Amino acid sequence: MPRPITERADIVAVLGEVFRTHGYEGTSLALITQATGLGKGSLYHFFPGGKEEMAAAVLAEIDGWFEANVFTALRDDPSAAAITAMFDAVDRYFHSGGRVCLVGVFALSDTRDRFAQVVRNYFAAWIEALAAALQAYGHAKGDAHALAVDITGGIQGALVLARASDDAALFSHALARLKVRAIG
Amino acid sequence: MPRPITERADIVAVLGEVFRTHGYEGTSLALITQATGLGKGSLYHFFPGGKEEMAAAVLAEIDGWFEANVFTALRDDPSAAAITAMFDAVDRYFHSGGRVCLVGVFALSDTRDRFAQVVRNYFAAWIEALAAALQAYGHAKGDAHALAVDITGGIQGALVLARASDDAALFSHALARLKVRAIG
DNA sequence: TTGACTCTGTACCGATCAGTACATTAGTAC
DNA sequence: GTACTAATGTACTGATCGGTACAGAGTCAA
Repeated sequence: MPRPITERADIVAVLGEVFRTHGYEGTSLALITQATGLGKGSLYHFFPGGKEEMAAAVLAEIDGWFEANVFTALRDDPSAAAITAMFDAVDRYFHSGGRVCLVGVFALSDTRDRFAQVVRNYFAAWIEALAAALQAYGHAKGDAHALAVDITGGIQGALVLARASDDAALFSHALARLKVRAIG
Repeated sequence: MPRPITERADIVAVLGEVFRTHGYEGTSLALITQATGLGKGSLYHFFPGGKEEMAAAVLAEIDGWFEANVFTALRDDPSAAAITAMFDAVDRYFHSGGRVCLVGVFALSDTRDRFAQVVRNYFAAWIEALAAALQAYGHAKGDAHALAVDITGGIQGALVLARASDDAALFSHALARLKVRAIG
């Protein structure tokens, strides 16, 4: 079947969930084949760089999503509405605590070194965009940056706790408290 | 050399750093052999259960350390001094942001399922002990628990951000802000 | 109808995986 | 010295790892 039944974007989405679940090292080509239904032939046709290129494609997709759905809005319209929209988007993206942050997963192990720049940029962009919005909202400059770090870190930490305790609600509650700190 | 040159505790400490660096799946027996200087013969003599028992031993050691150095103090003497001591111990333990939380690493991938109870208990015990201390300090009951979750999660998130941005100072700064929220 | 191109399955590669078997060594107890 | 045990190195197992080679199948334009 030569014609693309599945779009590359669909494959990347599935790849993302596999990497999220098993981490980079824990994700084998056998698992990928099973999850995507694609054999090695197809996989290496779409991603000649193998597993590393697959993970890079997933990271690029994540980066693009956050850029389009979160960061840009914060930068273009730094308002309380934009900050609220960010929290809503984050809650939706992480399935209210049932889904984990792949960038965070990669950041914690030595997988970070393989994708150092993307990992660094993801959080840097988030913090910067959020800090600008918080400042525009009324927070003092230094406070706004510190608060942006607290919120970004708070989201990551809440994901860890939610998964550790198998209690997704913990995430939504933590998110609500972070929102209060941001815009009252 | 039959007599134990290295104590089991020393081996576990090294194992901890290996698992921290590479994650559970990323840690191979070859890496362990290299880091500990112990061959498979010795390794399986001390840990007949193999890799899983090694990781379990590390988790038990971590649990014991926090129980002895953090949780007990919070429970026995719920004071501002105990809370301050906790922040100091945490800063020391995580090498001021240069070291990652193994329980957090395990929690994020499907390695969690292998050690579900230990992972769950670790954070539950922390949050509970801290919440009690915060309440004794003067926070309202509900607020104390939420704040304990925020602080515990904030620590985990700060570790993620510190490692992602390769900026350990970020961790210490975040820790200082969390301390202010706890005891002003 | 032909040739080029995209996509796929299969067979295979050497390397590495976790784990086992076992003989050997060094020390202790007597 | 002898018997016992803890500790170790080496060699090995079958399975799986990521990756490659390649032939075939389907689709298209000419």
